[in-house]
Amino acid sequence: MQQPRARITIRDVAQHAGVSVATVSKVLNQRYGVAADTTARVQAVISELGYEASLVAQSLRNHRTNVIGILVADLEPFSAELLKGAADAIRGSGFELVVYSAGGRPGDMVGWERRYLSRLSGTLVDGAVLVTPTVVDVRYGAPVVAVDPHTGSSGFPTVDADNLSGARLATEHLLGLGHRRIAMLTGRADLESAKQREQVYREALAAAGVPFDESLVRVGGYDAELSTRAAHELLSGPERPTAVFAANDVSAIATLKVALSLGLRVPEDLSVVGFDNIPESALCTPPLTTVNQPIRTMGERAVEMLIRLIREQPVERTHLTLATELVVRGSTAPV
Amino acid sequence: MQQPRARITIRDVAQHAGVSVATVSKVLNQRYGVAADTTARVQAVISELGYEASLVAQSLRNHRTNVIGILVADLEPFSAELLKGAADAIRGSGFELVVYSAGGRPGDMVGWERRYLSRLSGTLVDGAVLVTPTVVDVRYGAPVVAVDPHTGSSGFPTVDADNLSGARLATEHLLGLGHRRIAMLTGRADLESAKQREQVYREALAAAGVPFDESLVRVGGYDAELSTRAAHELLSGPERPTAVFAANDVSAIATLKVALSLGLRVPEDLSVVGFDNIPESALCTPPLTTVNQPIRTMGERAVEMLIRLIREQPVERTHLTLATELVVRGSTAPV
DNA sequence: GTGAAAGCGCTAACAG
DNA sequence: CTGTTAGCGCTTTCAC
Repeated sequence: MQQPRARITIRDVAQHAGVSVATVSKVLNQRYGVAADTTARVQAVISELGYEASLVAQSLRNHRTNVIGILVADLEPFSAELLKGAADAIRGSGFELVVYSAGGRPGDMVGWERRYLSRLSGTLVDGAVLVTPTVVDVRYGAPVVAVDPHTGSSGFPTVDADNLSGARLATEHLLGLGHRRIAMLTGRADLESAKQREQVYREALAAAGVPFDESLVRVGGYDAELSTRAAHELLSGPERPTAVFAANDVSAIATLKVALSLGLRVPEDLSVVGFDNIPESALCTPPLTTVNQPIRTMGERAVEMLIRLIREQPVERTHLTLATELVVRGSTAPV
Repeated sequence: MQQPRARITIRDVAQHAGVSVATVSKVLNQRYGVAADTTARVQAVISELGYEASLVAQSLRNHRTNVIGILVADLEPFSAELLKGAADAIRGSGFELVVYSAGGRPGDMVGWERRYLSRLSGTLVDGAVLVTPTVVDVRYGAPVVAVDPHTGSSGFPTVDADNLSGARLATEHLLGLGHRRIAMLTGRADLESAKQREQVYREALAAAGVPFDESLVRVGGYDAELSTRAAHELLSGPERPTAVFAANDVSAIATLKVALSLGLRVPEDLSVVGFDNIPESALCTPPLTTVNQPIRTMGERAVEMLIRLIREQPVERTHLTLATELVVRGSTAPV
């Protein structure tokens, strides 16, 4: 076992091979104008020393890096699932993937996407996929695709899912089961997806002639902790709802836990519907009835679109909306 | 909407503010020795221009970046789950996270971890978590923690799960159900975890006095495609096994699909046990009996350990092995 | 065929 | 207090 040693640079290689750094660089990049035996000698030293060019130094010089960035505020089930799809699209494309995540609660850091994009684009990545960004006003040099952004028609190409149909399916499912006191845990007010899900919920209730009770609507913020608090308020009151439509699965699962802690049985005493269909939604007890969003496909499409943009190939549709569907599992029952 | 424009650099800021780049740098890094009004003017320009320092240029200069790297060969269920745990550990630590993934099938790229580490360490990241690395012979300047590595006692600090107990639980579960023709889909020969799972399988069968049939052992390589082929061979023969122990869930799920395509009912005609307990294992039909590996916790512990290493704080145990347990679901039944 | 030198964006010494 | 200079590791002219 060797001692920890400093990074091996192109200069080390040059010295060992008895050539200049310029020559080593030429060998690395397979440029013409290097004698065959010099090339061989340099390559021998490279593999002997285990040298690899620094990505950072390279990308400071070159402007192409063949690396795609995925920028997320946090690694939670939704973004993790999206990454699997992104990886599917990357495979065999010749690009590599860098995922950049701040270590924070989304609420603490408005504008993270602009910061990250600034810090990375032009160097390190040739383009980026922004996951649930809220600030999308500035255009940068590098191509960008937004997944589930602030507004559906931003300047960026976007990929999202059909929140309208999904939310309608969810609400009407509950209505169809005979529920009338249907609460909602809303999402992040700064995201279009959250607005749409809430809007449809209100419309569907109105269309069914259900008298609206504003106290039944609470902010869950797509966040477990916030949702837990909100669900607790909702379910511990005297006139509690018989059903909850949560704006995403994380909120729905939090609701399930709160119900359990309050001694409520799901679905006998309370029906719960989520949104997203993250893997965790099938694992909880009872398994969650939810709206499937093709998260993985969304990641795949976003990366495919980005690669076309980077290669300056034409992109047929710059605003993709994928279909959603209701997945009925065990967390809902007739009232 | 503005035109795409080149990245804004520190020089642009300096020009607009009428100062030198050095001064801007001092303002950025909150160094002493800058007049209050100069600071104010520079900051005004910074926010006006929306300037953010290039991470790449910064990390080429500085050696600390406050960024932790997670290096994975691919983003599949196991690594995606691990990332969630890594994110849990990062939150509030002041570090940010960069995940680096090649876009390739693991088999195509032996030594990826050494390459990545070389390319990133010393610059861009202060330390790295290597996920299922196979080549761990070289020590670098930056601290490294390996998750589920080639060998349990490498020079690196490691985090893994108790493969021995887990595999024993799985095999004995099948044995206890009365199975005697128990096939195995092995993992990646270059990983310690795979060797251990296979070894225990052989031992447990021997201990139960089951005559050993070498033709019942096939390589699944932790890979869906490889496993599909191997499972097909295993299950389409005349003397097919009544049970399969797959070295991981991806292999097990592939086996389920092959069984279905062959008209075999699971668990009536064939029992299948997996390993890992990735979320997908509960989602398939039938839900998979598997060995739970606390993947998320493994990611969390690895990052915690890495942060201590980076901060040069003492680390109590440099080789963590977390417990595994059997999760019985619907893919196994008495013979 | 090879190397010296400039420069990518930034920070740290050091002069002024 | 501010600017000049050097240099992080690399690539790319452009002389030699």
